[in-house]
Amino acid sequence: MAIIRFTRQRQAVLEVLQASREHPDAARVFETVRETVPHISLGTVYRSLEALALEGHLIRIQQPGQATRYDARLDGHHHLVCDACGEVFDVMLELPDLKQIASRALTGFSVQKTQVEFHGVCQACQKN
Amino acid sequence: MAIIRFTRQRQAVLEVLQASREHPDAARVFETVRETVPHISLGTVYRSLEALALEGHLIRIQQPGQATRYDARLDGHHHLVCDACGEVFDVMLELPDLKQIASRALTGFSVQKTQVEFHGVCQACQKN
DNA sequence: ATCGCGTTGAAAATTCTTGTCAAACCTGGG
DNA sequence: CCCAGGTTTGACAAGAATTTTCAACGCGAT
Repeated sequence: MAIIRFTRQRQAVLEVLQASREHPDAARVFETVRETVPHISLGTVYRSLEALALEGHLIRIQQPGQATRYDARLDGHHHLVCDACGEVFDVMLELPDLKQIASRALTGFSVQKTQVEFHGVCQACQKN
Repeated sequence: MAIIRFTRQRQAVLEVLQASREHPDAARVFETVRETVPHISLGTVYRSLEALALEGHLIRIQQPGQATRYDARLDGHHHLVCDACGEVFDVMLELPDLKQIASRALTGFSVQKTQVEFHGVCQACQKN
């Protein structure tokens, strides 16, 4: 079984994500991480993101036709996705404890995370 | 401005999805639709799915490393995603009206749909 | 029937993501 | 301190999903 190590590269990837509010994709993370770890490769960024997601340090936001985006600010905020332009906005919002509701109703499936996405049209796109 | 037409192909794609409980991906939809519309192309299936999603007739389920899957049974059910095997299960579950909660809290963003995903490990995978 | 415009088929192209593999790196044990 | 085992990295190739392209087609309105 693979023991996941917390290497310099992974630390750097995580730091970039934690410092960002823009839900960057792998390519953008790559650009930014290069400033602190110049010879890191894109493959490593992908593998780091994968490892960090497995460890629960970040979540993925996926939109059709777009690269997967990542978010490491795990502070109970949720996402507004604009179906027109694809932009993702954060929204701080207290929601009922869905995980608990689900866990109670389910047998044989252990719920670890709950992800809520609100889809709609953002202000800018509404004007078109 | 593009007027979306409801063509034979799109109708067929939608019917396949409505008849399926398996959350098929585009390739699988393609296979099945071919039985009724033999000359349909994969590109058209993708375009149809895209058009239908825009119209709100179906939702997308995306998993890293997997093709996008589609679901046209919009009957208030939610999804359990197994992070181990990637399988997606339906769960009928009464949840609080998140859309209303969000709408009240938001200004400038019109919420059209709310998508809830429960991530965890399914029964089969728990045994490993 | 004809015009206009969205749509289709077919295939190429693009883009994102993963796989491969040798070299480098850790970490614990001797 | 040095070695052995396994993990990770970098570089690049490979793979797969999805989009783009473009000529031909279909449908609705005139």
